[in-house]
Formats: sequence, C-alpha cells, structure tokens
Amino acid sequence: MAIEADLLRGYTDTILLSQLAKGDSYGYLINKRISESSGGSIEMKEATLYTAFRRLEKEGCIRSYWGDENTGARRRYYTLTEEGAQRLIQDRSTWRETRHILDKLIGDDADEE
Amino acid sequence: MAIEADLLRGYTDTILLSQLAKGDSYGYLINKRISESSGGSIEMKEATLYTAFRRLEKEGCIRSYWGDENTGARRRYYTLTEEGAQRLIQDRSTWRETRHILDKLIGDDADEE
DNA sequence: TTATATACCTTGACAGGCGATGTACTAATG
DNA sequence: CATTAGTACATCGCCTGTCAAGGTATATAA
Repeated sequence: MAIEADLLRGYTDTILLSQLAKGDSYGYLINKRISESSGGSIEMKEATLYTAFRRLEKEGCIRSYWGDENTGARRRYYTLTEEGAQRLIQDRSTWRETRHILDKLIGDDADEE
Repeated sequence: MAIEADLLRGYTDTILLSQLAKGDSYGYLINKRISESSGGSIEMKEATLYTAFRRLEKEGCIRSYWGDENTGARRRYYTLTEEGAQRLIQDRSTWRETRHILDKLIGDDADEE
C-alpha cells in the first residue's frame, strides 16, 4: 500500500513546492493533503517534512511566517518564492524526463530500438 | 542532462534486475547498457553498481559466477533467480503506482477532482 | 482528568550513493 | 619497451535524506 521512502526520495522537495504553488499553507495541512491526494500511499513523516522545509527555506525556495490564529496550536505558514517557482518548473521537467527513462529501463517490454 | 542520484534511489535495484531479466550479464556491460539505453542520462557509479549487486545477491534476487574468458579482464556474471523475478514483477507494479501518484502530486495541473 | 486531535520541533542512528583509490589484464602508440 | 587507454572488479569512508523516538503546547470531547 504505502510507497517506500526511497522511491520518493528526491521528489519530496518537489512535492512540497507543488503544494505551495496552490497557495500559502502550513506543514500539518500540507502533510494531510499529500496523504489524501495520494490515497494514503504517501505518508511523509513529520521529521522528514520539517527537515525539508528547513532545507527549502535555506535554499531560498520558500519563506515562512507565523499565522495569527488566536485559537488552537500555532501554525507556521510557507510561501513559494520566485526562486522556488523556478525550481518547481525545473523539477517538473526533470520528472518528465525521469519518468520516460524509467519507463524504458524498467518497463516490462521485451526490448526496444 | 544527467538525472541526479536521489531521483533514482530506490530504483537502482529494479533497473539492474530488469537488465538481468534479458539474460545473464556482467557489471561493466550492464552499466554501459543502462547508460546507452538512457541516452547518457543515467550514469551509475561503479561503487553504487557493485554495492547493489552485493545487496541483491545477499537478498537472493541474483546469483553470480565467474566467466571463463581466457583473455582480457575476468568478468563476474549475474543470473536472475526466481526470487529476483518475483521481486521485479512487484517492483514494476510499484513503479506504475508511484508514477501515477507523482504525476498527480507534482503534475503542473491547476488542481484536480 | 484523560484522551485525542492539532501543530511544531530536534536528536541520533541508519542506509544508499559515490569520490577516491586500488588491482589486474590487454591492446595500441610512440 | 614504457606509457596510455580501455576493460573489469572491488573497498573505504564521507555525505545526505529519512525517520523512530522523544519533546512542547493548545483545544475539545468523553
């Protein structure tokens, strides 16, 4: 059911950027969205999630700010930066290429070209 | 051009098994085939390659034997075991699922369903 | 008051990738 | 004949991303 972490490794940052491209959001919600959106197949661990946010922020791909909720737990919101948007465009392109090559390399075809 | 290692991590074993599904072969040749087959996008490092072979053999997915070349460098050939074949079937299935989910999660669509 | 859900964070261990380096054989080149 | 390049395998130690385990804090429901 669940997809192992190593299969996603390298795409976690892209997944997060992609979520933020839809608008500002915060960690906990993003994580739930990813889980729901993947039908439960992807369950990002919190440690992995927050580590990734730190990394992306340090790289300038996202910015963060504290929400002004006056009830419930505090939330740290994230915004996609212009640099992050560019990175996302690049990552999506890389994904298409990777997908194509992996289809060719591990596809169940007999052989080709 | 080249696809970064983290994007392939988790698929290296599958790629190797997939190559061996075409018949016995040895490390150096398999590596060249992968490189050619991917148009140079995938360049597996030797350390990675041989580490993977050790791992797969220990797991019972492949078996190895020395070739009987009487000229040139010695070659260690690998054979896909029944267990390896089953693993490959499973891995291919997982790849299809992963591909589908990643398409949905990082695809450049506005939103869906 | 105890449990559950929300929401964030850190530490230390682990596994895979890989740069660097080494061995050994063969063929071609100057 | 020494050198270089190609083939072919192998190991060591570092680096990076993942994550189990642990922690903090607030709000609501049982």
